[in-house]
Amino acid sequence: MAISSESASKSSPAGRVTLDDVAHLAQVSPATVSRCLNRPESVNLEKRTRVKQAIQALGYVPHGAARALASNQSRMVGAVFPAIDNTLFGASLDAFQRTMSDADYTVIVASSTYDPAREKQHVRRMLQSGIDALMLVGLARDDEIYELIRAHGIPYVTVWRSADHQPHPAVGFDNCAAAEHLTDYLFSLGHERIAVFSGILADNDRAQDRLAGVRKSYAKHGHKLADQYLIERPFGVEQGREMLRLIMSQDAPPTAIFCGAEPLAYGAIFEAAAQNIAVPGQVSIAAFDDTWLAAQISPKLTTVRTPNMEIGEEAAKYLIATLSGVQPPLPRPLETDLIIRESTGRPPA
Amino acid sequence: MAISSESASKSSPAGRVTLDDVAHLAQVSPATVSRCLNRPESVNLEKRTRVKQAIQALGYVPHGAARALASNQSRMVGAVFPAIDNTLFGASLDAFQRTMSDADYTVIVASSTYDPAREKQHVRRMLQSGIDALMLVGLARDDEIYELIRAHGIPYVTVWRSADHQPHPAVGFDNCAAAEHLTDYLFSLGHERIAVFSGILADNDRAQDRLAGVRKSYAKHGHKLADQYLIERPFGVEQGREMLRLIMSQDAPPTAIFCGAEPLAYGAIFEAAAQNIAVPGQVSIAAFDDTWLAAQISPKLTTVRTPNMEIGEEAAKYLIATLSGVQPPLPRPLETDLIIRESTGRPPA
DNA sequence: CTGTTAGCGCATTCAA
DNA sequence: TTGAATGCGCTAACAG
Repeated sequence: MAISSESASKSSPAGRVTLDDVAHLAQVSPATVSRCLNRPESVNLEKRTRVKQAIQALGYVPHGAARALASNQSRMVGAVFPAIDNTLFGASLDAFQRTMSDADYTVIVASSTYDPAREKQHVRRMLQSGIDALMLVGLARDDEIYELIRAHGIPYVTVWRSADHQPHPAVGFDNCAAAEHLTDYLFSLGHERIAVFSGILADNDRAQDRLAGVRKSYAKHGHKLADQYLIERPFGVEQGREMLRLIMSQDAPPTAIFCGAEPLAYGAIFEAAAQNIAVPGQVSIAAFDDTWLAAQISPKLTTVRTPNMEIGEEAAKYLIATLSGVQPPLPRPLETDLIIRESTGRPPA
Repeated sequence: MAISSESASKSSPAGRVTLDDVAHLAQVSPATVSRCLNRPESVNLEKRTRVKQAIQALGYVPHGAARALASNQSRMVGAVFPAIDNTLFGASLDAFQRTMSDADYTVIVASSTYDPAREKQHVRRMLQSGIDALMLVGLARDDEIYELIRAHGIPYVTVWRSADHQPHPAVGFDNCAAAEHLTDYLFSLGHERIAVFSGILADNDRAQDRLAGVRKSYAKHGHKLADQYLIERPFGVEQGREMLRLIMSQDAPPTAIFCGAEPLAYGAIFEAAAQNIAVPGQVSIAAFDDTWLAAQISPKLTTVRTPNMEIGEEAAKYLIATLSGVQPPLPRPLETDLIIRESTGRPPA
């Protein structure tokens, strides 16, 4: 009997085509159909093709929830970012999603908007949705969240920060060292009054690390970051502009500015242009991220290249490996590069 | 008997705390616990609080898959974008996700990278994951996809394009009209040689619409878009730079350039600066999107503001309404605004 | 308002 | 290699 016709009589009442329907049509047991789906090689070739045909003919699509319930895994993974509307995390998300997709996982995303409460809520919801693994940005958060995750017994990674001595697996880079290096470079140029434009520090360990790096460099050079040289604002160009206005109207304006993230640097550069403040002639500007604009803007931005895509991809790979049983080694810290371009130079005489 | 202690004897073997465990502890039937979760008001206050305490004490988290299986809805929705690593779709995704999250839905995303085959694959996977609704960008795609969706009986929206006479619900704006309007403006300035920098047109109905709008305006003014004035490249700054080089080295270079998306315009502006081509003195540049950079770059970009966030939010609202039983009216086309800034002016004499 | 009874669609024992 | 039986954790009738 040839298998054909989409309207092959379904045994089920009406709605859905189930695995049982396929089994009927293919004249095998439901268990066999299940095997065809999960470990095809364990099924006789003849039956296997019969089942395949039946699936085709009926347009059968497995029911994810039923599968998840029976097998205790959903092939879904979660990812919570502080934001998903910018190219920074966008690149990570994209890479994460693509890598997961290639491994036949589906990804659930959410944005915490840098709010720990929202993050916790999203983690809760995702756990409840039955994710098999989870990606989180940064390490610093309520222990309750980690306990929740552990209670569900699923693997997770934190990203965007390396963590040699941390209890949590981390895919990322050493923000502190990178910031220190960049600041060292500024000192080496002859700067001594280096201001810091930072994102909001509370609940943002990456930003805190970077600030720590600056401080370390300061100390190494026998100086100390003056309070009035540290400004903290949400990430955004407008904030960068505002910060530049504030800092340059001080009695002793800095000769260089370290920006914790690129939008702040762009804002600073645009505002400097608007005010006829020469960059780097009068003030040098350096930042973090190496977004697409960095090399296009004038002056071209000196910045730390941060492995955004790699992070997403490596985090995904780590989780995939863990899920498939192999315990991968803890990911090694990723590299950053200081990219020197035009926005930094010697301090004015 | 006071309810307490996290280690209250669980009836289940070991792993998971189930609804039945809660029922035991609270001395009610499983059904009552279920009701507490889904329609609390239908449960006696006393029992309700007892159940709540038990849930707390046990740290109970409902099992999404089991719920989905029994109730035939997963409270997950899918969204497939052509890309998710830029601020354009990022803003939409963010708004979509936030709106969904507020309505207690979880969102699954994927990027098709402008590839129809990948899109189909993602839709398949999402359907299989059991999404309750789906968001897709644009209308033009294989009918097979629409049939797949219909077979699953779930609601969907298309976005980024309005569709008065289309068979599919759409949340978006009229790309053609907006492009026509922008081109009209260019003509009104005195331009007659207007080039078009477009994204890849194949499989991108938004880009096609915009081109059609330009052509319409051309026709209205008694002209015709010359073939050599139309260049097609993937979206990206580098491509914009390349396109500018190409177009300005022609025998009769255009006096204005219509860019189908902002990255192309930025590239064009940067390249023009590099080549000492005055904008808008020698060539005017206009675009679509009104991304954050548009108002910051020099010259400030004349562009069509496109309701990116609104699209995400309205699409989510439409789906939420549909899912909750009310059949919302088909969304009306969203507004766009022509924002005239500095990058456009009269053609050179 | 509450408890009892049945599955939802599938994966997975275990025998054969 | 295959089939029959069982249960994953929950919701949805239905009675009471």
